[in-house]
Amino acid sequence: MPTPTVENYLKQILMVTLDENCAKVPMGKVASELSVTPGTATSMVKKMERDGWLTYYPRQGVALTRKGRKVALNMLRRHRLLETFLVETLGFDWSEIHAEAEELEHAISEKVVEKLDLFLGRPRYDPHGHPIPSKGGVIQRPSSRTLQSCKVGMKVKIDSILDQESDFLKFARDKKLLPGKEVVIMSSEKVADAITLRVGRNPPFSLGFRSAEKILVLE
Amino acid sequence: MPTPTVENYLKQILMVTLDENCAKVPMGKVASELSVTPGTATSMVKKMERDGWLTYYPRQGVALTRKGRKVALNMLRRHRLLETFLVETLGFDWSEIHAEAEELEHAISEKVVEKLDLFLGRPRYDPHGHPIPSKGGVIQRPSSRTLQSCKVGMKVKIDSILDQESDFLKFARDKKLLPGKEVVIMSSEKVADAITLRVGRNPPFSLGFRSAEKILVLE
DNA sequence: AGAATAACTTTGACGGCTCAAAATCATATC
DNA sequence: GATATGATTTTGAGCCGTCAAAGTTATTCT
Repeated sequence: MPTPTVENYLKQILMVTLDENCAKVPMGKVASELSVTPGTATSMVKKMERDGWLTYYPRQGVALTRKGRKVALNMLRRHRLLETFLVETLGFDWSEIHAEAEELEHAISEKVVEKLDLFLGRPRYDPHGHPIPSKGGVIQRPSSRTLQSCKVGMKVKIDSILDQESDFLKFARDKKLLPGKEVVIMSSEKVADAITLRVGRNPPFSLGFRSAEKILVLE
Repeated sequence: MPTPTVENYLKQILMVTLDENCAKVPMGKVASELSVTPGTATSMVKKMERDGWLTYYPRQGVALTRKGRKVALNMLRRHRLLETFLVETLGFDWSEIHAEAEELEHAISEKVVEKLDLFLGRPRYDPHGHPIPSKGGVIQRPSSRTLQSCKVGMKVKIDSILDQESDFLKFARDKKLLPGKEVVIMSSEKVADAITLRVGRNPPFSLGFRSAEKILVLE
């Protein structure tokens, strides 16, 4: 059985893997992702290899084993189900739930996860729009969709920009609206025909539906 | 800020205090209550005294400080609210929730406790019939009531037996139905005029409403 | 009182997780 | 190719919570 700390390492490593689509996660990333010093990450990772959670390629990075991936997916499932619960049932705002779920995901038992899933109506997406892994550990691969089609609160990753107009491209670069960046949908008003979003920690700005249609994102 | 372990010590010590109505909880009790060796309890308690959670009277026992009692009451509140949630909302049976709540009570934030309380309609009692401390840390003192008036699922403590008939008293002694014992109400059928209960881990047995009326319990 | 027993405390050790700082290795640069 | 820069690993240390086992103090029993 993994300790809560191991669960955290596993989940975080999985998320980077999913995010960057790369096989090995470098140690620096592991350390920063978990907010520990590089030395801590190294020693922790060695123990985790000893226990079969991952394979450690010195000076290159780590990759989850099947066993580690299974646990990591389960943590992701718990996290996202809890986030859904906090928003849907308890009425939290989607912006304030991450840390909460982060704590609860280690304390909740498998039985409670199951009941919660049932109670929530077996949701497929969490309030950020991220897919919730199934009980069996299957997660939907992020699919491309247009920015315009995103719902408020979703956190998505820019895939590509279809427009070739240099003016628009310049605007996009200015706003840091670049492939790979994380974007949060702040509002999306049909009547106003505009969608407001925020790239990373930069100030929010708006886009007309016309433009938003030309931006492909990964959910 | 107390660690989860400290929170557990505090809660458990409070529960014994409440239960036995005694000022100092002996170390043996602390150790058994927390399932640790006596030595562990001693060293832990010393650290807790150092941090102001309780006062330690060597070879006599411990008593919570005001600061410790405050945290302990809060833990009790969390525990009982969570038990209520698990039964009322997720549909667990009252017999299987204790361990679940025990884990969750340390992971849940004050904000979530508050929302949960609201969502549950600010309940006063948990599924076992135990009073839930208020946000401010006020707990209703257990009040005497007749066994007959208890609801299914309640866990109460025998206060006294009013009947003086030696036959009944003998029966009661036989069934371990004695003052101080914990009793769980298994069923209570108005039509059948009978109530089934279980004392500690002994086999359950039934009592007619007539007899149940003559037994005073503390909730 | 004296002995046996029960309750409690001390001691030494360990595993988990963490840090700071020094040492090493890899890479990019000139 | 030599060197500077950045990433990674090693080393030594500390805190938390725990145990086993040995030592101490109280209590109870005859």
